[in-house]
Amino acid sequence: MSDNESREKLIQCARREFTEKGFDKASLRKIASDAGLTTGAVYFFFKDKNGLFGAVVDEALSGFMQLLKKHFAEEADEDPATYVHVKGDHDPLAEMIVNYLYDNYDVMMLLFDKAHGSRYENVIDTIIEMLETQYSALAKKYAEVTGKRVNEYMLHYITHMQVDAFEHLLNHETDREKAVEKIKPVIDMMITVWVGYVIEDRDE
Amino acid sequence: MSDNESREKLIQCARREFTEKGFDKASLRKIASDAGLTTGAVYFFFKDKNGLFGAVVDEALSGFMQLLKKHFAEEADEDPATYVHVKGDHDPLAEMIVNYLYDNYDVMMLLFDKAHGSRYENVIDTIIEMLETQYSALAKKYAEVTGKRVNEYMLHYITHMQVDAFEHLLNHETDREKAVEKIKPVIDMMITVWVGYVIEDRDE
Amino acid sequence: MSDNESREKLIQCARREFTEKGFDKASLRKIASDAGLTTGAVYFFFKDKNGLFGAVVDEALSGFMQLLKKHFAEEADEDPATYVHVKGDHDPLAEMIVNYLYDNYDVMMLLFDKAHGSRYENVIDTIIEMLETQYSALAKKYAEVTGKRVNEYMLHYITHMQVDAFEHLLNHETDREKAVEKIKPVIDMMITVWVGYVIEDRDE
Amino acid sequence: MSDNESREKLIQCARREFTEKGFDKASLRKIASDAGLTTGAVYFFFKDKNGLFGAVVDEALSGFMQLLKKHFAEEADEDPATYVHVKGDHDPLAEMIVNYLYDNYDVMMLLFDKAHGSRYENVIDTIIEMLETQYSALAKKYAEVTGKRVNEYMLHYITHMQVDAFEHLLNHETDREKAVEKIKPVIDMMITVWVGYVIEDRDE
DNA sequence: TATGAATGAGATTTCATTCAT
DNA sequence: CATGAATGAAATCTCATTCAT
Repeated sequence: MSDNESREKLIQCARREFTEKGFDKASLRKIASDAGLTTGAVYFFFKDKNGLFGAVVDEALSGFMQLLKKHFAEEADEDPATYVHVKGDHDPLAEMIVNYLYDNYDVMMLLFDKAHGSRYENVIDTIIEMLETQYSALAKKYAEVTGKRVNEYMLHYITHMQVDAFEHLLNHETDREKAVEKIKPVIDMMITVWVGYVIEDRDE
Repeated sequence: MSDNESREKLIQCARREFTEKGFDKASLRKIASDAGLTTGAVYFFFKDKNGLFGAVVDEALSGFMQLLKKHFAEEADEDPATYVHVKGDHDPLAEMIVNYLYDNYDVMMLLFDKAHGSRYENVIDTIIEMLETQYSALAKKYAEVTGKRVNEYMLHYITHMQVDAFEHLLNHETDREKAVEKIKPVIDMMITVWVGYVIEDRDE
Repeated sequence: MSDNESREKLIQCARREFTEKGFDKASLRKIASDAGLTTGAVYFFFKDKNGLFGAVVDEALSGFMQLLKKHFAEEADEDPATYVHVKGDHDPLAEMIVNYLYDNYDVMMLLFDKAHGSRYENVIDTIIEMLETQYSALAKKYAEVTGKRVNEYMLHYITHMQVDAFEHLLNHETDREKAVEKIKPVIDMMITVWVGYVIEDRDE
Repeated sequence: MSDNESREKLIQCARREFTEKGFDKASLRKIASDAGLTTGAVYFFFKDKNGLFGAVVDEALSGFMQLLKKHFAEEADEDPATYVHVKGDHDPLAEMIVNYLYDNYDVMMLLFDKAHGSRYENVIDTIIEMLETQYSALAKKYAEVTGKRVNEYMLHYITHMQVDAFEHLLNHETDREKAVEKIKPVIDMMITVWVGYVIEDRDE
């Protein structure tokens, strides 16, 4: 077998096996033999089990991270003094994210639910941390302008909720169109909460 | 060693091992030898690995389920026509739950975070389902009275988030007093969301 | 199979395999299957490969160490001021050591030549260090009395030579009686060297 | 890369890897990749792992053998009837050998300590055998002249010890100058032993 | 002059589970 | 009430070597 045929086949069989059993219980033997190869071959193409998992997952993951970062670059330009939440104003963003998620359905499920034991097992925490850092800056700006203050725990929890919202969606709705419609009110709700609970009155 | 002594020791050592390594990676050999016994003894007292896990976990779990059910029996008696959300009105409930959780800290952590691979790995989903059933009935009553309608997906998601809120708390705050204070605004927020987003206007 | 039968069989097969292939290349699979058992059984009886090697070797080794220590306890009582080397005066000691070595022929060969990769791979260095410590004290006493000084490097090297002498004997002479006769002049020679080269004139 | 360039690089990287891990545990993959090549390349330039080890080692080894042989050609010309051991009379020889050893430090270490598993694992025995043959002839001449006899076992053992002396030196003294000074009394001592114990009185 | 792909055999270790005693 | 012995299956990983191109 030449070119990248074997490598691709390995990745493809790995995706299936990881999806079925999760990182820990996935068997390299099975992956290899499904691909018509031996375990040794896996170690020719990849450093180890984690390396193989990475090959399945890396591209989609870094794409996702970039998507989130790009969004924040834009959001950071907004003026908190004049921003007023209008229902539906974040729909395009929600749609973008949902679309990305469903374009990479298998892999995102892998990362969210099946990565336990792998070097990616804390990927969600990483995402949350990144978001939180950005949100925290945003919140401070907003609090300053409005003379209110930031509830840091609520901020952290809401960030968590937000990420969970997408993970939850992926797990419960396979149809992309329906997913988009379902997530919209959730995002709206979240922004309301953001404005009302993350930014709280000083006397509370 | 008398009957109960060994059994209790086994359970106690199992709790430690499961907590450290999670269900899957916990070693029965180690549990047994920590307890000064052999693996065979485990199979005398318990059916298998899952059975041992159950012995560690069952009591606290069913207590928790009953706590939730009792709460709902009371809540169901409320008249949705006259209920108005007042900040802090659910604080006693939140406190009860948090107290229960922290009274059974180790075991609840086990159930929430370390049960992967065991017969309890979906215990959170079970709890969510139960809550959802109850919430759904409540929501329908409320919607009927107010002439609005129920957003079922939002209901499901919020229920999920509510359970997550407690799991999250357990993971991030070891001090019980602080935990109580932290969860209160979260619960308030949730009820607001409930009233405003789970029960939505008909024309949405 | 009951009692210690299996354990003993395992040790016996391990001795053969280690002797044939050395620690590193010895195969646990082969040892187990030679003993009519599975590899798992090895791990029931022993901690790991090193543990099994230890089971083969430990008793004879610690006996040897004790033999050497006992000898030194006696030697240390000698008065260096009055000691004069007489040919053959160390024959009984030599004989004792040779006898011990040949009583434990297989195991001593294992330790001296086949332990590479195991936790015993430096056992000879350990022996040399122990001897050197004792010899060094002896030499200082002797040097003080005679007004000469100790050549530390020569001391170290001679100690090494001495240990090698026995290792060499084991490797080249299988007959115990002949071994005893061969080692005697070597020991005599060594003591001469000791007196003449380890303890050297101050102006050298 | 030109023919010799790759070959040389391979040899150089092999020297490092063999030195670090010993023959057995050295990895051809690593050697090749350190050299910027693939394992296949190793098999283009060398027959196999042993062949590569040989390429690292052969030149210095045969140089060493020739050095020893040349020395003996000279020594054999001496007249045993008139030879009297004078302290320091072998210093130039010792210096020559030490110099050669330290000029080829890495490779000699490889041969003495790291060749286990390779076709050179008995190289020291080969050297000893060669020396022994020569020494035996010398000893017989000397014994004849003096009317004494040869203790063959002592001869063998001393030859062994002599080789060990150099191996030991290499292992314990990295500084060449100091090494020269340390080996001199050892060589003196050895000749004394030679004259007094290898050649022994008939009635012993 | 090399590469890249792949094999096939092997290594040690770990584990839940069983069962006669 | 519990032990002690053992299985059998699986796991990841490493390696020297081969060979078509």
